[in-house]
Amino acid sequence: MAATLHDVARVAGVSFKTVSNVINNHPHVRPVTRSKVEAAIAELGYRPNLAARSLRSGHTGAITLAVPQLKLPYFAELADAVIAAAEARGLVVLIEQTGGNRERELEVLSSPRLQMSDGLLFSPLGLGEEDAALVKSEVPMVLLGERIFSGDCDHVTMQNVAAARAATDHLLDLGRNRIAVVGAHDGEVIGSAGLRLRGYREALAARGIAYDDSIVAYMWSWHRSNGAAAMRELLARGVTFDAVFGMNDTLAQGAMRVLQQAGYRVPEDVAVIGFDDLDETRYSLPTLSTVDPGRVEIAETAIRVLLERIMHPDGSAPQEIETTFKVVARESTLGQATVPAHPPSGS
Amino acid sequence: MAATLHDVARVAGVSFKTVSNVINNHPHVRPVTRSKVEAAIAELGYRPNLAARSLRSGHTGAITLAVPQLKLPYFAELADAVIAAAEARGLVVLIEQTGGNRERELEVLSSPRLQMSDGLLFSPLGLGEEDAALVKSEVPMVLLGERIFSGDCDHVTMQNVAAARAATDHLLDLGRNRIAVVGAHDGEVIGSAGLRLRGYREALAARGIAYDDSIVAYMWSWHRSNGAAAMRELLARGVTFDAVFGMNDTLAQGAMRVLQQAGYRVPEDVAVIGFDDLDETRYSLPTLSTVDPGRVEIAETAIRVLLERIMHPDGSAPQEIETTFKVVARESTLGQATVPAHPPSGS
DNA sequence: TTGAAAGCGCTAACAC
DNA sequence: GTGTTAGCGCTTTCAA
Repeated sequence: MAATLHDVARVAGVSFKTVSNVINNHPHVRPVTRSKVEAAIAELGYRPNLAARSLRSGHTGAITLAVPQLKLPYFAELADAVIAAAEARGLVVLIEQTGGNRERELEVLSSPRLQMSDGLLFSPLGLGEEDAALVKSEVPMVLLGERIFSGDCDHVTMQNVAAARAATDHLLDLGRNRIAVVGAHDGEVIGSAGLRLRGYREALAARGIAYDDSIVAYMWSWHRSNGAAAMRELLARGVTFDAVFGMNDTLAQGAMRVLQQAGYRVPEDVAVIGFDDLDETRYSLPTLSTVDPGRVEIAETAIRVLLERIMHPDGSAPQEIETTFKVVARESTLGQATVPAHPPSGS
Repeated sequence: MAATLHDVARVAGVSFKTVSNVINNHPHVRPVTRSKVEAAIAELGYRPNLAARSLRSGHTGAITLAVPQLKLPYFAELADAVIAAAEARGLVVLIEQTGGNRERELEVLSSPRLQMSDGLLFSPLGLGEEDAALVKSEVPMVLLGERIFSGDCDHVTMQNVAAARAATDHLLDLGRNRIAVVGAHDGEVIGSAGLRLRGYREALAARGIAYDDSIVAYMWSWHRSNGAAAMRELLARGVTFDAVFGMNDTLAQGAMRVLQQAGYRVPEDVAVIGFDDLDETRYSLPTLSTVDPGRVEIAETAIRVLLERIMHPDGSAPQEIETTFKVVARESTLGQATVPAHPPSGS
């Protein structure tokens, strides 16, 4: 059995409250007493019991992060950033996967397991604006992402419209003005796809370029294969374009691969830009230009806001926070690295 | 304030122990009493307090998973599988990132936060065989991965040697016998790289093919860029090969991209196989042949073994468990899908 | 089949 | 400065 406060107190020859004072850095403890207690703690290898502390204090030192799936690179990197930000404040992160499924998302919101944490970082995918009223939890919550904007809780999101507009501007600045889009969601207004498409259209409009729906590829899933399929389809249709805006990096990579496979040079024939700044975009060939939507900032801000809310549940009104983004121009728009031409002469 | 057992008892007109009995499905409760209690629970929206329950029962219903970084695709997919397997048994997963750093890994092993969970799934990267004695924790632990084999705790690992041998055999069966390796670690004997290289050598030896160190690319980091760089280097050296075995999928993808960029057809000129069966291998062009090392099985087995250890801390002797693997042959070795040749005629 | 009582290890008033 | 005293909400003997 592990040592308790009482054991330490007995060994140190003080009352167990004094031990508690030492542990919690209470000011009024005589140095002599303190060191006696510390010696006893070391001797017994005492560790405070976290369950007891939670029961008493009402908080756990953990937060929950609910995301669709960790195997989707965007969410893996988001989780990575959230865990790092939480760790910096001494919090552990408990992860729930919803599969982007509406039912599971609602389930997580009312799960008793939320009690194991002091607050929730919730990134819905199945739930939408129409479900805003259902998005309530027994612990303080910060909403992430672009599915729900009208909830009455704190919300941290990226500047989808402005960032997409900047990405489009980057292509336009390079002299491309037939910019295909890969990954639009038909009829969506809010949500990543809807907002990003809006940014794209704004950029075109600002330069007096007509929007051409024939170079916009619609789809409902954002896997790499969808980007590839969409590009095959665009090529098959014989439409004209000199650039591609992938609504996320994965789509852009898929589209880029098909372009290259079909014999087009990136960026000489077709420039490609993505969205998300996933780690892998740094390593593709050519490296992928993209938009860094401020993922680390999202994580840090979300944690900060959540902690404030945990400490002051009835503090200020819910905030809507947008992170800063930046266009990351790499080889897929600016020009690519050269590759040695020696033949392997095998086979 | 949330309702407690006492509140429920008062409303139901029974003692609070009876309520506890109902909640824990104790057998001897009269149906009438049970439904009265259930009504009261529903009326008050009662949720058992998990902290109190942990304090009393000594277990938390959570487990900790410690991995290097979630932004590394392999660990993201491992975490995904672990969370899914844990969820199926009603457990939550708490994630610690070690950065693959030896100090941080030791820190996690002795972290008080481990107490928030009933057990640890530990995937070290910085610690090695020589540290086996340090790998101890206050909670039951299952070791994952190929860094440490001599610890005295349960260990779940993939069949690195056999799987690498099978991957090599797959290439040999296709008539390739100049198989370059990307990702060897110089001098490593155990560890993923060391073991997989051994499998490769065994496969060659079994067919009487001499091992040629000049087509083995060494490196210490396994990012996509390293695979690309290694392939550039191999091409620049002008060595002869007709296939590539990437020690993991990321390396293989990087190498494959450089090959294609340099004008080689995959698999016609050079066949490529990876290792890990990451999700993305299904979506590359061509799709990447690889080895499924049994990630889902690793996750499920690890959880099962950990739970056994939690329930019977002094049960049987520590087990060493290897999962089943299988070669997943895709286009990068068998032949690739065709791509429409219509020109975008842009720019 | 149900109830009473004890106590898990800790924090926080409040007294000394 | 240090000690005493109550609980936090639950599970678990044990008795009725």
